[in-house]
Amino acid sequence: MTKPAPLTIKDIARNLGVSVSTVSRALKDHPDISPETKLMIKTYAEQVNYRPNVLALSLRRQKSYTIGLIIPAIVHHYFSSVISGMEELAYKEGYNLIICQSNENQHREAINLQTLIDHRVDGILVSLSKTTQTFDPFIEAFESGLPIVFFDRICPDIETDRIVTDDFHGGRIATEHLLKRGCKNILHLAAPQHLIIGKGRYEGYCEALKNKGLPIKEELTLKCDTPEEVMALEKHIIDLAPRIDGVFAVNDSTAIAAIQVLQKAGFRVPDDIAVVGFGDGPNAKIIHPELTTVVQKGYEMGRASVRLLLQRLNNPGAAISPQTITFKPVMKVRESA
Amino acid sequence: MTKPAPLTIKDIARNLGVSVSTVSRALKDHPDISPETKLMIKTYAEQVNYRPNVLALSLRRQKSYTIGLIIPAIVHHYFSSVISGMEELAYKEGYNLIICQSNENQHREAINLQTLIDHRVDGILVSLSKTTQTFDPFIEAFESGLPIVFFDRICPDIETDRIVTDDFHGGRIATEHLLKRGCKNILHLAAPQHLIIGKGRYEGYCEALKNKGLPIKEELTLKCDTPEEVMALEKHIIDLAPRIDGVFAVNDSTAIAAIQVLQKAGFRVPDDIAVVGFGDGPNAKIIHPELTTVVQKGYEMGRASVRLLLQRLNNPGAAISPQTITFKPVMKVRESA
DNA sequence: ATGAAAGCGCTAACAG
DNA sequence: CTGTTAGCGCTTTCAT
Repeated sequence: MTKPAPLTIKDIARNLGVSVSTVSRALKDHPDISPETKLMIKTYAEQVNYRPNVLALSLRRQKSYTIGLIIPAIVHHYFSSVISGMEELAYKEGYNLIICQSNENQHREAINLQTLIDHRVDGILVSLSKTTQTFDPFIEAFESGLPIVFFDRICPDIETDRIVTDDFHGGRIATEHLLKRGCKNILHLAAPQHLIIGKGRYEGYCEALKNKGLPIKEELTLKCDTPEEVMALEKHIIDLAPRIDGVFAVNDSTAIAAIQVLQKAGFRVPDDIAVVGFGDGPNAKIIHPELTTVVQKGYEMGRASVRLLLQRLNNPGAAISPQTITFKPVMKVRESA
Repeated sequence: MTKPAPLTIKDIARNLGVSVSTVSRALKDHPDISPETKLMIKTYAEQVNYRPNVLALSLRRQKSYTIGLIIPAIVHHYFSSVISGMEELAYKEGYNLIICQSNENQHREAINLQTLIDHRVDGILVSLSKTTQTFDPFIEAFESGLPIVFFDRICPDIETDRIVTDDFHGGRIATEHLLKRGCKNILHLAAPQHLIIGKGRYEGYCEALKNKGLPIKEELTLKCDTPEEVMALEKHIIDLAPRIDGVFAVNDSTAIAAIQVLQKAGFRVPDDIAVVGFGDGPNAKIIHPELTTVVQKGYEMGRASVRLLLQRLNNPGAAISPQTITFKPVMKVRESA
């Protein structure tokens, strides 16, 4: 029941009476090896189910064929879709994924980064934690040559590859949709403004109002981006409710929590107050009324992140200039607005 | 911009004019090294930000401090909670997680397993894909000494550590809850019966009926365990609806889809037909009426899986007999039943 | 066409 | 107290 040492190239060599180098070469079809020995070695390796030790290979090649991922939380539909897309493509390309959760904690995130570096990952994918305000560890890693692609919650201070949603556009079309319905007083439930995505969506919201000639009332933007915060701000939101006719929430779960709070207080959605979210996860179709929302393509963004990273890994030293791929979101109109 | 070789123990040795072994020992506080050299080496290492190469360590120690995970799909709240719990504990114990998705595909699952073995993971955590009917690769790996813990969708043919929900009990309390409400004709939306969890929940359902002296009508059990299947069976379910007064679905999303289908057809939930789910993810609180369901603790099960695995990894060769940890689920009564 | 030997970064038995 | 050496599993010159 103790794990027996898996057999190595050396074992094969000994058992077959050849040298290790011959085995190594035969296994990778090196032209120098005679067809007969090749056949012999290959069939034997097959028969004993030989498997190369990836660790040794990585050490030797100075390349691990693994990609590191730092993500704020796995248990969010958006993020889990992203991971799913990443895993899928990475797998197809012969890479593996080491996943670390920052839990929205800057310190933890820095440790995650170090862990991945220690594991000599070939590159990393990261979406920044909400609390991250200083980027030194990432800057350092990047400058020392580690390929990094940021996705969704990117780092403005580093010129890396990036995969983003056009949050400005998203915030804008969401707000415009509300405006087109006739809304005049739109509450924005916003993410922290040091997050690029929070800022982008907020500014899109402002832009739409401005274009329509409407004032941007400061009291109509609340820092509130989780269902928990909605609950915490419930009273405040209800107080505001009589004076508003629309809500644009920075994500679906916040939008849904807002709908529930409003409904409980007797407001009708969308008749009294229309609500639009951001994300379009499965929850959007479960809430009643079904949620009108901005579609964010997690799975595709995950794939794109890996694609961008692989492009660099497969062309080492190619000095490709940093790319940003922007996903232009569209509205999914359902019932809530 | 090309990645410079990270510096090694050898570099330090050269720069400091000592031997590599001295550096190695100093860094790990070996008693043999004089305090002065220790200090010198440590401060220098600190200063140049030396980081040991985990790959080399793994190769040397024949231990990788990484755990492999094979999971049917990341994008399911239950599974992502499990992953989250696993990652959390593994991280705390100095292990990393390599995650593979089987996508409910037996072939892919076998390849995942091989990949993880190739990476010399210290142990693996797996929840079987729905399509898996033969367990040979797992049996082989297990017999060759690889520590495996199955969770949720376990393998009946291998005597490993297991983390499970008491599905029989879950199915039973769900059904009993319906019975207590006065339901007499309960439709069961079931998972495939070759899945232990599907069978357990079904048998719990039967047990509850039997105890109550009610007949088990074959036509009231449908193989249907996803929202998509609910849609596919919509007509059939509607046909059945007038003759039933309760539904027990094998998971929340199926229960929710059933509620939506029933409501659309004009049936009132729970008045005409009461519905109970299984899982208790966030969706349960979004559907109206809120879902009464069986609580399944993903995060805790994830932690428990890692705990069980670590127990083995930390006591190599200890011949601990296989353990099964069963999570006894409880009802969460809300509005739908 | 094959083998010997060095080395990827690290540790540990063995020698001083 | 410190250094030399071998070796984890593999690839790759360099010989032959």
